[in-house]
Parts: sequence; structure tokens; C-alpha cells
Amino acid sequence: MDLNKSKEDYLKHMFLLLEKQSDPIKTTILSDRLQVSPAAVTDQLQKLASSGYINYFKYKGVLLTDKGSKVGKNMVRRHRILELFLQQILSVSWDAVHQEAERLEHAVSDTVIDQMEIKLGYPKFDPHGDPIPSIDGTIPNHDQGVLLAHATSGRSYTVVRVLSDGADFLNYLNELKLFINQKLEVRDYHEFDRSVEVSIQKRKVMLSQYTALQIVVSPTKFQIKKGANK
Amino acid sequence: MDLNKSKEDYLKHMFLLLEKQSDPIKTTILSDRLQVSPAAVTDQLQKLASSGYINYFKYKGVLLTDKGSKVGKNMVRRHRILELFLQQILSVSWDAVHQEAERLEHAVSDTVIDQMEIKLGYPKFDPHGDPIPSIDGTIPNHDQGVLLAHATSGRSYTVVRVLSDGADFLNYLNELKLFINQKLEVRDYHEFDRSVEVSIQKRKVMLSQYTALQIVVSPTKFQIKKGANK
DNA sequence: CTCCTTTTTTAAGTGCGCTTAAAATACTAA
DNA sequence: TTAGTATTTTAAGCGCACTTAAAAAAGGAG
Repeated sequence: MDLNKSKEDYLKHMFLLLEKQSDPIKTTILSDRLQVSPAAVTDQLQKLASSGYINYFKYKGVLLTDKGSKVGKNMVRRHRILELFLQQILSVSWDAVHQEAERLEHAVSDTVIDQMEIKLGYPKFDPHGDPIPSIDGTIPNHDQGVLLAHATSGRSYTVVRVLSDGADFLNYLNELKLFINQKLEVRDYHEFDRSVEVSIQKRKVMLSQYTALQIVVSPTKFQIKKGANK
Repeated sequence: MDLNKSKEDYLKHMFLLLEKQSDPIKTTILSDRLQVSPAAVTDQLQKLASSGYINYFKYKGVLLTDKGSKVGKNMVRRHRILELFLQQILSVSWDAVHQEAERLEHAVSDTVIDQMEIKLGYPKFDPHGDPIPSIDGTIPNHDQGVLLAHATSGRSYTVVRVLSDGADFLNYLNELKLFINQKLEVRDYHEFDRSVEVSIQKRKVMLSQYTALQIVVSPTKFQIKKGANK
């Protein structure tokens, strides 16, 4: 059986759910996630089972086979690379990035995704800080992070995660080029208002305490000279 | 009625056909182009007519309304920008570019297309030399072109168009670096087999009559020193 | 103009993913 | 254990884009 948009979505959501639980996934959960009726879910599960993507236990739930997991993981990979590419290369606004990727992930080929990954410099995390599965299937771990509000002045960091998901806030960060994987230096910390002064690409930026509490950064281990590995 | 992949394709093909003819388009032509049965075409034409995208004359053929023409032209715009973006930014091979764009054109939003256009520097022509409709609907004209087979020995030309779209042939051209915007000089023309000898980047290449008839070139008006306007 | 061929449309039916409603099964609380 | 509730599956049916086969219309040669 050939996979299409709908079945790819089923496998993607199952994969995401099974990252957080090992019990079989119930019909209702998928029905909620995919915004279709439980009957539609049962229908697709039976088809996916008959072509070996899932192990389906009637009335009990469903687990992915290796074959299905591979597809699901690849959909997650596509989605996250697309999100990053849309954000960083094509300047798509934060609030539009997700739904845009949601449509493209079913139309884009693996070779194009691989090219995007190269263009992005083999990133480990998407704009939300979620890990991007590599082509061989490994999923990167988060580096140990610190809130930017608690970072040390004078040190170099990389943004590894943004906690808030409000569209306005994220667009604000986007304007500052304060997105995931971005390198920055903490210049100063003002005790009186708990604001943080950082420099991003030689640009000095003042961040409120609120902002600094939403951004998780990781110390940059090795200082690499600019343009060292073009 | 909402447009989907299928209807977008119908309108795109109608737009392309109506660039070359003003008579109503016959059912059979669309049936051939879209690789579906004539009955399927009639079916869709009736739906497109009832929502105002086309003027449908039973048994006679079909013309686009302004509304339909706008959609068709926009699909062409999407397709051609995608082809160029895939080729130039994402290094997709020439033979893969078309089918890749064919799928993406239905999934990508206009805002992303506009961003790609900016990234590409508002290009006028796609990798095949076909004009890219601008956002306001204007379609750039070709510089006056000549078939390479009819070009004058000793003169300098720029490739402005490739007529064939066979994958093998385009890959062959790719190996020769004989793609759009490429500059070349016509060295010699052999009457006995109508082959053409050209030099591309100081490399001498022999082209068969067949090849020379597929390539449209435009005389290079001003000789610009290499690296003059990086 | 008429016959005959080609083209186009209509009619009937298919596969897919969905829906709602009814039947089957699982879960829970006494 | 059982009764009642919640969940899941089955059944029937829908819309969509397609198919094939039959009917209708158009077009060309004599």
C-alpha cells in the first residue's frame, strides 16, 4: 500500500505520542489529534496494520512497527527541518511556520530535505527547540541549558529553546534574530530591573527579565573563529 | 468552491495552452495533458464553470475567465519560482527539479513563494528559460532569441531557453554546463552534419544538430568583464 | 445534404477518507 | 459479579476525482 498525506499524518502523530509513552495508543487520542471521528481512525488503523506499519490490537490500541516508526520519524524530521528552513532562510513569521510546514512535509522529497539540512548547517533543533532526527535516525539530546536570565556575563551561549509559544512574543524574538541555534554573548546584567544586555551578531540588544526567563541557552563550548569552516 | 490540487492543475494547463492559442481549448487536449480520461475532464470543467473560473461551451471547448486566468497564472508563477529555487538554492538536479516543483506548487503558500522570489533576486526566467509572472501579473518578454543551430560563427551568446524537457537530455546539458544564463561563443558550424562547435568557459564542445535546435540563445550585447558586477 | 467517423458528454460505478448511527467490547463502581 | 457507562468497531452512506461504456453531438468526404 502506498502512503499518502493522511496515512503519513497518522504515522507522524503515533511516533510523537510513542516518544512520551510506551503503552498502545488509543483510538480516541488519535481521533482528537487528527481531528477526525474515531470511526475514521479505526478504518485507517486497519489499513496501516494490513500493510505492516503498525501492530493493531482490536479495542486495545496500536503500536508502531519498525517500518512504521521509520516513516513517522521521517515525517517529524521533515517537519522540523522545514520549520527551521522557513524561519531562517525564508523569513516566514513564527505564527505561520507551523501550518506552512504541515502542508509542505507531505509534498517535499527526502533529497530536498537533505539539501535544506545542509543549507542550515546540520541543525540539531527546530525553532521550538525540538530535536531534529538525523538521516540515520538518531535523535539529538538537549544540551544542558540555563535560563538566559541566569546566564553569566561575559560568556558565550547558544539559544537552545524558547519556552513561550505566544505568536507576538515569538515574532518579537524573530525581529531580534533571537531564534534557536543563534549564538549570543551576555554583556551585562542589570540588578535594578533584572534585564539582560546581550550581543547578537555584533548587535547590542536589551532584554527584559520576562524575555530572559523564556529563553534557554547553552554555554558555547568551543569558541570557533568566524568563517573558520565556511 | 474551493480549489484543490486537481483543479489548480486544470487551470494551470489551461493558462499555458491559452498563451499559445486564443481558440477554446478542446477536451481531448486537456485529457492528454493531464493524463485523465475525457470524461473526467468534462466533469471538472462543469464544476470549474459553475464557480466562475472558466467559460465552458458544451462540445465546443473552454476559455478562462479573468478569475481563472489569475489562478492559472499564479500556478505558473509558483512552479517556475520553485524550479529556480530548487535548482539554485537547493542544488536539486535538473531532471528532478520539474517533478519536485510539480508537487510543491500545490502545497506552498504565496507568501513563501514571494520570499523565494526575493531570495532569488526577482528573477525573470526559470531554469528552462520560461518567463516568471510577477506578483502583479506581468510576464517578462524574452530577449530576442535565435536557435543555437542558426547562430553566427564567431559571435558571443547567452543561453536564454532550452526547448526540450527530456530528463536525459537536460542532464546531458547540465554536464556540459549548458544551462540558462550561461555565456558561450559559437566557434564553427559544420555544413555536412549541421553540428555546431561552441566554447563554454574556455571549453570546446561539439553539439549535434538536434541539440543545437533545442537551445535558444541571445546575442551578448555588451561584453562584461568577469567579476565586474558581483 | 447525408453518412460515417471522431469527439464529447452522460450514466453508472470504483476507491479513498471521511461521516453518523448502531452494535460490540471494555472499563468501573457497587 | 454485574450493571451501567464509556470506548471502539462495524455498517451504511457521502463527496470527490477518477474509470469504462453508452449516448449525443460535431465534423468531414462524397
